[in-house]
Amino acid sequence: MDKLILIDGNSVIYRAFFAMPPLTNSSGLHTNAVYGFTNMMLRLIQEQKPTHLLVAFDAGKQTFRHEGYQEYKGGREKTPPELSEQFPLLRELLESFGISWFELAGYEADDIIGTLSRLGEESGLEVLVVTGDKDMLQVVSDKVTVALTRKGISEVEPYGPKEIEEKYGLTPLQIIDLKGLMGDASDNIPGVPGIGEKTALKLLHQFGSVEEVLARTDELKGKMKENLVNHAEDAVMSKRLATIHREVPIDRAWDTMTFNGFKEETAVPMLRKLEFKSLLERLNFSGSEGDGQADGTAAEASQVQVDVTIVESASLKELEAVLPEIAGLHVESRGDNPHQAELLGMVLSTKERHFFLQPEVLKSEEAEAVRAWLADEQAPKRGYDLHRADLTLFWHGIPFAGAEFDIQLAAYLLDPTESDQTLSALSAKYNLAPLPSDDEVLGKGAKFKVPDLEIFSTHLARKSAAAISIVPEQRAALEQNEMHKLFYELEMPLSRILADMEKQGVAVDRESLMQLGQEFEAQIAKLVSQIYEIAGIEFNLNSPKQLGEILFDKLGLPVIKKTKTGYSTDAEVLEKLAPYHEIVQYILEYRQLAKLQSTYVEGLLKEIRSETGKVHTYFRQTIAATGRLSSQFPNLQNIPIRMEEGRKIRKVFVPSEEGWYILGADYSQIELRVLAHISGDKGLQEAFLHDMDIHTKTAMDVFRVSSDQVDANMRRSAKAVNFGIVYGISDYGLSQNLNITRKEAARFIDQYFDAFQGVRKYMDDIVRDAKRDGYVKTLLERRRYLPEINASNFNLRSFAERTAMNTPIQGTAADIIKLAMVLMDTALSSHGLKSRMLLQVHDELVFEVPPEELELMSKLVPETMEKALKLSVPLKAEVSSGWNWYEAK
DNA sequence: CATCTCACG
DNA sequence: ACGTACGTGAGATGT
Repeated sequence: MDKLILIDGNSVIYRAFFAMPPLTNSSGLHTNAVYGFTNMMLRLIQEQKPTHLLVAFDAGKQTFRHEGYQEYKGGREKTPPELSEQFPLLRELLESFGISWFELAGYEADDIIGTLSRLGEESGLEVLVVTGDKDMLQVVSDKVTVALTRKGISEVEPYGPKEIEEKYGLTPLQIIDLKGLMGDASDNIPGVPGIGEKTALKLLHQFGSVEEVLARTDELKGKMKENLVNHAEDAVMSKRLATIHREVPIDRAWDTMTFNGFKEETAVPMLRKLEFKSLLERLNFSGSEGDGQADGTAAEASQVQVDVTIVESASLKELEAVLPEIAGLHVESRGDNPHQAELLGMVLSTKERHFFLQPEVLKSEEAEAVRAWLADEQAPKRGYDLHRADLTLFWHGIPFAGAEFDIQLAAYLLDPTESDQTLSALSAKYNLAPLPSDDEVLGKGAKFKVPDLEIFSTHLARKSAAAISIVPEQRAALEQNEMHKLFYELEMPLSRILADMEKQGVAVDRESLMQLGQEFEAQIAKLVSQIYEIAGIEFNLNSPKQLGEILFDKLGLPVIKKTKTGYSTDAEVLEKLAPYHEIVQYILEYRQLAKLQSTYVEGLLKEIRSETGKVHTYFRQTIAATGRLSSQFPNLQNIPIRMEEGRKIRKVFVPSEEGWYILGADYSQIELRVLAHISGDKGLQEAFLHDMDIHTKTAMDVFRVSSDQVDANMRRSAKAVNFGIVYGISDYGLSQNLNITRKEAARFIDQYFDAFQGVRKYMDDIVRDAKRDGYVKTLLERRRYLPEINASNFNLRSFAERTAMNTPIQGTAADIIKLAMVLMDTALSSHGLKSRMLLQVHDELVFEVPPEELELMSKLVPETMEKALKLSVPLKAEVSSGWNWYEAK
């Protein structure tokens, strides 16, 4: 049967733009959106083999929808210029390929597609619509399928009537009613306030349509009923706006949309001009041409075929024979916390074959040689998230060593802000055969189920195969970005060090923690009864909503700040309310203690492993956009220290061996020292060369006074300014922090920049460079892309500008402490020390140390930290030790 | 599952 | 005029 594909050009190119990293050809032309679009379109053609193909575009600003509702699509951000310039490029590319496109004044691409899909269906064609817009689901029928782009655009998810029923419990036409009730912020369609997707679906399941809901509001109650009654007209109008017009006067015959391969003679020059080398190669246009296979349908895009052997005692020998040829592996586990994950299986792969091992086989006596290979530091391992693999295997008694290339870690360095780090997403990014996601094969949440061995082993083999294909691509990309040193000499070695620290764990004194909990409990109980008594009513103190009602409605305190759902009751607000009513102080104290109790006492107790009496945090190396680590299960990077009450929590973190010490060392002012170095500001450098109190020095220069004239308040202000500088300063942010007016804050900043002109120049330069390059980098070449740096939307742009100022500072500081960790790890083993590195808290390292090494370590640790990287100003680390983490201050 | 609040650097 | 300080993780509530 003939098949028609209709692509919503605007929707797809828009998504492509935001899904792809910035990309320009050598003449500076932005091409990322066109690349993403083309890539997706080619894949689609290969998979679907359409006989007819058309790309529809929106034309003009005004459409018939604006006639009834002028605000339609109002409040939308302006299209970024980097994208606008790609529209003509895309049209040119389509023409060069011989693919037809269409637009019509007054109509949106939606309506053109709606009409053509109806006409196609009526002419007996099978129709596939491709868009990122869920609204389009309303045109689905037995003959019309809508494929929605997913995370990024390289994957699409097809919807027929069955899928819509399964996902929403609705018919295609009811999608219009759904939008009528929900509205759509991006198109400025109001809908009914307070009704989101969940509520709208409930209503439609009960009543069937917007009209029926509105006619029967008497069957409803509460706020929802009120909203529906008051906004009935909005709902009806929203539904009308969301309805796709399927009677657009289009005068085009089907044969203008036929597709039977590309016009090579024009497509190739176009692809060359855009410098889409990988696409040229993929289409076989680059090498020997004219073999007649270059019609875009030659390659099968179906899932990759893998040769899998499910290893049993007998086939173990076969595997042993090829261990030296293992090119990649994949370890599968269940559970977020790798310290308690269940091991589900492992695949070891050569370039041709995949060997699947079930946990029992891997642990069996016969598999000794395989385990020896896994533990062999000299046998290089390549795969996805080897850090997690290491931990999972460790807790199942299987040592792992020799991680050489982790593709998750490489992907993070290549783009640390990419939210989808899955192997499926990486496969798509590198144009590999589509890899089904874990969610698809294994199910997610409660539906998680390990499938039949056949399916499961094939899935893992495909993952391993994908990893093997991705490695060389990433090696080249790292080289290209000059990040190979960062990767091979810093991040890869660090991942092993982190795993060691995590396995070691930190001992927690369970009894002391429980006793601390009892003390908190007593104080909390007292506070609660005092608060109830003063309020004259019992309520849920943990509910900001109920608390707000008490403070603002019942007691009539002034409203300082609102959240989007009601009154704000955060600490900042409560501080301001304290003078008005004695209850507020009690609430503040309650909040503080409740936090300590739930997060730190109860939360920490739950994480103590009974086998070890320790907590084993999981440091993640691929989360923070700046290059910092993060810590989970439990988070040991946010243990209280600022307030004495909370600081006591640190007393329960103790050495794991009798008589040992906890030793902590932290960098002093590392971020400002980094700033002094990269900005080259003479005054700032001078201050650190003389090891001055930096906030006092800042106060002297900003307020133009001598050191003995700096009072506490001036120093406090200077300190806030220094923080602001590091964060990417704004007068608004500083004014909030210091509780002063924006004007006063602006004056401070001005005076600061007058005093530290090198810093001003750095801030100007870094923002300018970021606008030019689309990214910023740290001293060790760590990158962060800033796609919004040229946005026309003030907020987005300002955010990106501050990020451009902050990331090189925070990121370089992260580079430095990571270097120090690698050096310390080496130093500990080369000195043959028993001391162990336990934790990293951004600018601090924590160790446990036997008494005989205390003196040595107290010198070695700060010295090593200070020499981690040579800057134009000295680095300074301060050390202290004690019986527990509290004492090590 | 989103929102608010709060702990850390 | 615009209206946020940078980077994280976790617990509790309420829809």
